[in-house]
Amino acid sequence: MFAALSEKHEHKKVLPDLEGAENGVVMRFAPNPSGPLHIGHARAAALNDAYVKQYGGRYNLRIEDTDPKRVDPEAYEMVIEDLKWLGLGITDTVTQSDRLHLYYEICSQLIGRGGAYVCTCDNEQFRELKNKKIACPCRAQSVETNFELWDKMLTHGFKEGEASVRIKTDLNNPDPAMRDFPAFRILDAPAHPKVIAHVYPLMNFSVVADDHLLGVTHVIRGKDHIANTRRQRYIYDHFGWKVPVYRHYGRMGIEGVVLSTSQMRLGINDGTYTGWDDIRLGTLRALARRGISPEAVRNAMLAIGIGDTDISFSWDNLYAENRKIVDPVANRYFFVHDPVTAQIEGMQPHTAHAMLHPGDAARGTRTLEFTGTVLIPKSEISPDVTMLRLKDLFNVKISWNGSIPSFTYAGDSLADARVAKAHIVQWLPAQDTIACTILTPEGEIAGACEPAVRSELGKVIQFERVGFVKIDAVKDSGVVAYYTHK
RNA sequence: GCUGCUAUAGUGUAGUCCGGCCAAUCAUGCGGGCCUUUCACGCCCGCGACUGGGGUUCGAAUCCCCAUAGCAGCACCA
Repeated sequence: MFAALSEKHEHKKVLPDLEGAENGVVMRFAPNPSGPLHIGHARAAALNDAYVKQYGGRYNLRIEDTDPKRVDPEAYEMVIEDLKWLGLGITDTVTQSDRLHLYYEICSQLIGRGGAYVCTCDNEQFRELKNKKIACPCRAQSVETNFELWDKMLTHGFKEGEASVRIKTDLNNPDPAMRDFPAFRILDAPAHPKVIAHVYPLMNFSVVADDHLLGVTHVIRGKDHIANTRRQRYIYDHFGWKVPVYRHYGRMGIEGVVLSTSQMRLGINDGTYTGWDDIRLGTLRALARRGISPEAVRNAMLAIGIGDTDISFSWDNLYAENRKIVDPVANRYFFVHDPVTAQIEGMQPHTAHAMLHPGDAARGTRTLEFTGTVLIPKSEISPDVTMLRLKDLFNVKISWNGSIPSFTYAGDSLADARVAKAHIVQWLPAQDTIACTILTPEGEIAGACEPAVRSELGKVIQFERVGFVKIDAVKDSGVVAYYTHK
């Protein structure tokens, strides 16, 4: 009977089967080290991870840094940190700039097979020919000539733009993007931060080389790569290599945060954003700072799945996942927004106890000393309010002399408060509070909270009736909290 | 424009391959209620969708065609 009940709760979202995965998989996550990871990356990272966990196998992290223009030296570490935070089962890590020699070697093999040629055409000129489905003169060169030119490329006999390696495809392919696409180019500047080189593979080449070398069996990536998959197939065909199974998921629209690396960098440099973890950004570190748990991110991404339709990312759904994780563990505290001092007549000082968590008495209580004067939220006091219940304390009667309220003890009975439909409000002993600022995407909420909140630095707590927040900083002047969600 | 892909409630998702068991699943959201010294959590009830039009068929969310819409790619970026 209980088994049946609990089964219902163990309903896990199962991803669709991958063809040919029965005996395990080798997958990869292949980011560009141009900045920290954001929610968009999380989808690819989490989906591939989930399949590796589902079928067993290896999970490669492959840093794709073959374009020195798009490499931020600091990003290598940020990517690793972000992935570690996300909690993925990465088993192997490779960096493409360490492997240039492998790509050169494979390129030589491909030239030897007649599958690629060195093209010395002007870029514009080639494009024109390509669009007319006409082979450029270089295409007909002998293998020997190609080897000579390739050697000249590697020994820096060509300057940037003077030569490239192209893959022989099908000039009659209806999609011009498929026709003899480039595989290597020469770049004289900027210098690569990790390696001295001037001949760099293009993504479509290095990806195939690495997927083959690493034994990648399944690839899950965004549909912006569909055309690349088609291009890459030509290389597999030239070698007769086994092609991985691909899945291309649809575009994910994400609103409300900045995702563009260049825009983020600009904003950080000009002081618009405080850093890569500014909560207005969509980076994983920003989510972490706001109190979103990595597990929630993963769950949200798995719920979205690998469908090929375009979707809009729902913050509500992410928040719901996060709430499931955070609600059972977050301690509860009082936060008084826009505090008003109220002197309460008719009651002796005494100590109030409030539970740290309503569902877990074992966690204990906080103590609040009532000495006569309390802070209550301004919004709870208006001339039509004549009674309030201070949570875990007692009832208060409010008498109005014009617009001046006065407060009197009105008994301990919770039942009375219920009958009077009195709001149950947060309060703080006036003599024992600290300032608290809650930062939300919409702005700051200033108020006060219990001093004990200081001990929750770095943790997510719940301010009762306000929402979950993460304590970001504890200073002499008070605490700073980031609003997580309701 | 060219080359492709897709179209289920506000959002995400299951079902589509192999047509009937789908007056369409689950989650989230929203509304109402119960519980509760939180407007949280939990529980209960409700709201809400097969893009449109043709066709095939006894029967279509599911197959075919057309239309419409959206998206991706069309770089010596990844």
